[in-house]
Amino acid sequence: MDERENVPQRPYAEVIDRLRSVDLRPTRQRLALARLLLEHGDRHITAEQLHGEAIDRGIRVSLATVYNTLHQFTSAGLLREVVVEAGRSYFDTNTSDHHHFYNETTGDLHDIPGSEVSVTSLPEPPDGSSVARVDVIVRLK
Amino acid sequence: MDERENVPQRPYAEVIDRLRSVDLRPTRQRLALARLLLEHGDRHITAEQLHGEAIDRGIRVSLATVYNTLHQFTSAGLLREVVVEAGRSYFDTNTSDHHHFYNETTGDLHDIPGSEVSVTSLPEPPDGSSVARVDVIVRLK
DNA sequence: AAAATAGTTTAGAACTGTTCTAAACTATTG
DNA sequence: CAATAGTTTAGAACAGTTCTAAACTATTTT
Repeated sequence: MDERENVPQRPYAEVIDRLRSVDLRPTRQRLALARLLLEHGDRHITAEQLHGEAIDRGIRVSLATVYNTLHQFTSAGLLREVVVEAGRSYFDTNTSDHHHFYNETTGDLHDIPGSEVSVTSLPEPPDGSSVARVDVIVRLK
Repeated sequence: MDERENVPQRPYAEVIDRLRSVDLRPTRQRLALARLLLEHGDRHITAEQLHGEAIDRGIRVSLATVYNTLHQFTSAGLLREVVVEAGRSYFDTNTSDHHHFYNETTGDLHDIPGSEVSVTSLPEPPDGSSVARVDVIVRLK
């Protein structure tokens, strides 16, 4: 481990800046959750799973805060909500254009890069509406 | 209205046969729900909405039976379950190949014929799994 | 660097949609 | 028409999520 004084000096700096840029105060809870979420590659996680993981790591945070934080991060564009089954929301740390494989037996959720799926949506959206997003879920068994 | 005796003689016959063919006894409740669901064109409805509609029409049926029936009809291929938002399941009377427009503001759910959407799913499904279904949800705002 | 303020966290209650339970009931079979 | 197998039901239970209002913490003001 590198012990030069400038290395561990601002370990949260990037996350702090990111939160500030979306007008969220960098509280202890948000920082800890942001690191769990954003510093471990692409993840698909539910609120309860994230809460459990935080508690396991000794992070004191309530389930309510986990829910609040996930929604705030989603509004801020740091996360994306994925709905594949009723009664459970997944939050996806990959906010780039992509779709999903969902294994209905195991519950596994995996990304499909946007470039690997082409959707030709011929019909016009009804009346005054516009397309917000196109979700493709490839359900596996 | 035509009053010839052979017209109202077997009004439920088609639905009864359909239920029998999937090994479901044609009970009063199933018949009534089947007619509400299947004799009014393509519908997207939740269990609670269907229960409310049944009650409004004077059909005595419990919410538990509505849930049971919707799941049985779905297993039998008479309905299809559509998940577009967490915490609520829609049941779709259109079981043919198609996709959906979902207006996130109004909650409106509309069919897109399968022929009007082309999905080129390049990646192979992981390991031993196979594709059960591809759902395309065009989210509107 | 306090005090004031605005925003955040929290435990627990409340709520929503759904599933379960086991007793009563109904369709079908013998 | 009795036996049986399947169905319905009210209400309890449950899972995931949201709400509440009091305590707390970060930021701004003085």
